[in-house]
Amino acid sequence: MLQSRLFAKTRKEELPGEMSAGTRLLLRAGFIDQTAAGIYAMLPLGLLALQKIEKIIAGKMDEAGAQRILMPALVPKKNWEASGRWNSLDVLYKVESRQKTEYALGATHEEIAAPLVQKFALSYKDFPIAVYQIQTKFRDELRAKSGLLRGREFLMKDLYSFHIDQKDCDSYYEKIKQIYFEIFNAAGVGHAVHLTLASGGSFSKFSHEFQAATSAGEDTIYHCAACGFTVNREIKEDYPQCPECGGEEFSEEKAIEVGNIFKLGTRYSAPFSFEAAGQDGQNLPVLMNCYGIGLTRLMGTAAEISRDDAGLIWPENIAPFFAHLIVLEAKDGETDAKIRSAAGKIYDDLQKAGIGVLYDDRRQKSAGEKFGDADLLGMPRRLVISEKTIAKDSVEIKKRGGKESKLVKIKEIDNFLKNENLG
RNA sequence: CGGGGCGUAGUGCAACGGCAGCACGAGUCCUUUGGGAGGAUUUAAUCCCGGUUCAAAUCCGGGCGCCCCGACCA
Repeated sequence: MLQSRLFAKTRKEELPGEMSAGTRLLLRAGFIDQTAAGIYAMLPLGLLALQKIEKIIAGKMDEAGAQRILMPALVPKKNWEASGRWNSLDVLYKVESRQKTEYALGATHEEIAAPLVQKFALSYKDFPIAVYQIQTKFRDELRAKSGLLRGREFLMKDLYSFHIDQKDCDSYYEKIKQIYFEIFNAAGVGHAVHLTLASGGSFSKFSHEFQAATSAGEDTIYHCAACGFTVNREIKEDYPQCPECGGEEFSEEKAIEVGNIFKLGTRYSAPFSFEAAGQDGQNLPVLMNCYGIGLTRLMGTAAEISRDDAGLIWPENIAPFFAHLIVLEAKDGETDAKIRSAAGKIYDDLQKAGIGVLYDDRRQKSAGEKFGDADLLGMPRRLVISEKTIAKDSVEIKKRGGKESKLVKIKEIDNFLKNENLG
């Protein structure tokens, strides 16, 4: 992508300090734009990062044998009434309609997923079934806050699994628990994520949350000093002792809930009389689990935990582009043309080699401004080509967040980027 | 939903009840080019409704909006 054509510009000035630091950086860097409280537009770079996250998650869901679908966002009142949530789920945006039928915008999709799968899953032979979607969710939060971390509209991956025996149900739950860690590791935030025992809310006694530790988080979690077991504050008072090892010392930390998994039992299958024929002809109750990851929240979390004073530092797998190629203008027109020509070729070659490149081809911008933008935008590698480096047929390569930079021959860039580790 | 703060050029801020100003940005021209360059010039604003007043960005009432703390959080 040519930076000269990127319509979303960066801002040099710090934003007022009342928002979370990661949110300020995403806004300054032009990744997102606020439309209203808790409602954000994804700008080109932000969308690219979000798509990288989506790709990671979808790939892992596919690996887990889940089938991707897309459920409607407009959910009829009767579905919510079947589960009793039309009145109890207070975050529902209820939609006015000219028709008699009433709707609510999807805040979660148990009420769609259960009757949908029910239509096709009639026999024990059809189970287990896992379906997932990546879709915008709508929740009328009393207080939206911290940018992408708690919005009224956000992108979520929700997976629903259906089983006819408890053992299978439990083992799939454990499988997804592991896969969630693989997802957070791939997204570059795994080091901060703690599996946390939490309340099941209206669903079940317990659930498991994936909590990313950062001071910007709105949840408080407690780590057992002896064994590391983590519980959410909401159930901490029920456990003066660690439920795992009996330890009594805990350390406290703020965290962002980036994922949550629940065993639902028959909570959402029973209201729809979702049962399946068993081997002996008797109907069996269908057990259901649900598993969520907030994609936009995960993006906000990455911005929150991976940054420095100068800007964002994107984990490689979710960076909009791996490389940020910067051309510095030379005063001599002939040299300048030579530099630009070389830069253009590098840009093309890297893309052909499958390396994403943001090319800062802007004219009339000082070196300082370009470097400042590169730090702010936070692509993993910065490549500088200038009068200085072209004289040696080289570019200067630096890792974002690292200290050293290296001169690399133009011919060797591709190889260097794929193999070399910079400090 | 309770509490607090704020609402002025595109952005960030200023202005005693009395001519709305500064910085950044953006446009044009010239000079510059390895950590956010310089000069000249131009551009552009008081959230909405009502009230008090000779006079309101400023005071009062109401509304709307944004941020923060708390409560809430499938």
